[in-house]
Amino acid sequence: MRLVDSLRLPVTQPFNFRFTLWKPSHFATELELHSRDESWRTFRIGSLVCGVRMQMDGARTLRADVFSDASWTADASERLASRLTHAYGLGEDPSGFLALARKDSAMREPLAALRGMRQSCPENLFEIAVITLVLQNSTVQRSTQMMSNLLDHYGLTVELPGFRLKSFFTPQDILGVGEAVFRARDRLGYRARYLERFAEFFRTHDPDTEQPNKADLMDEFQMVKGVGPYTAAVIASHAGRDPSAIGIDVWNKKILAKRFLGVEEADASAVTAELTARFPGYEGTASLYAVEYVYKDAALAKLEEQIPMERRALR
DNA sequence: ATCCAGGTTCACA
DNA sequence: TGTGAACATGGA
Repeated sequence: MRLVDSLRLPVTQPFNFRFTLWKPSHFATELELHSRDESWRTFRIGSLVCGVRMQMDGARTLRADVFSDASWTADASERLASRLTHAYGLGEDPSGFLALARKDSAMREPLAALRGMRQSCPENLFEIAVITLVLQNSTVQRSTQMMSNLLDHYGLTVELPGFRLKSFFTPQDILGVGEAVFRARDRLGYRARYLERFAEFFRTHDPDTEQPNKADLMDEFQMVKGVGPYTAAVIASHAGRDPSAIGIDVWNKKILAKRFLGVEEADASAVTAELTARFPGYEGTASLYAVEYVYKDAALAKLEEQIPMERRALR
């Protein structure tokens, strides 16, 4: 892969590059690599694949250098620009959430530490659905293992200057693999039954252009086996960028109960009711800040450790 | 060993 | 509508 394109994307203020493109709480995949002021990530644009280096060019412009091969086109360039703008909410106005959050003392520290952070979803609809599938009822370690297996077996390897990343697979890439193989080879457990159903759904619904905030699409997607309320809410919140949507699970429920109710455990209904009372319309954004704040310092230390190695690799 | 993970399905009140 | 067991796997 060689440098084929360079995009300049405008961003509204305030914008936190580091905690928007890299989320401290997310489990690591080999799809991306981050240092203090740069992020690398692969994308599938239709059948094309590319690696993108992203960094700020001043406070108001995100620069994206694209590495791909001779098949890269002007159309792909436009689609990538649109994908990145949507993935990181570059054009969003954060003032609605900020007005509520500034008045809430429980939000003071997260807001200060993560100022300008936005929801991020570099994945398209199919990809984020796969991520939530491997998250279901499993430890982060096992999610990481399942994801790594899938990327190794069905994704591509992208050669970048001095290092390599993996790319996601497309729905077509896994059609016909079969439940038995997903179970035995990829260690998906009972999730093996569901993965191919996901691919079938997105064979007829373009995961790059369908709008997940359309209620009928999400209703239809929830008919797919393996897609329940949690998965649907994560997609609405992440890919759909609905600031009010929130997927409650056993993990964030504990974090939210502690920060907003001051208790170790609480029912999901009590947590969501509290969030709605305090951040109406922005429950998901409030949750995002609360969760990332818990992980920020420990994860940042790990990121710092990686920098010397990455710097060598990137030369 | 036994429990349980960043859930969902299915059966049965 | 609501509750509870079963579901694969692997680490604690």
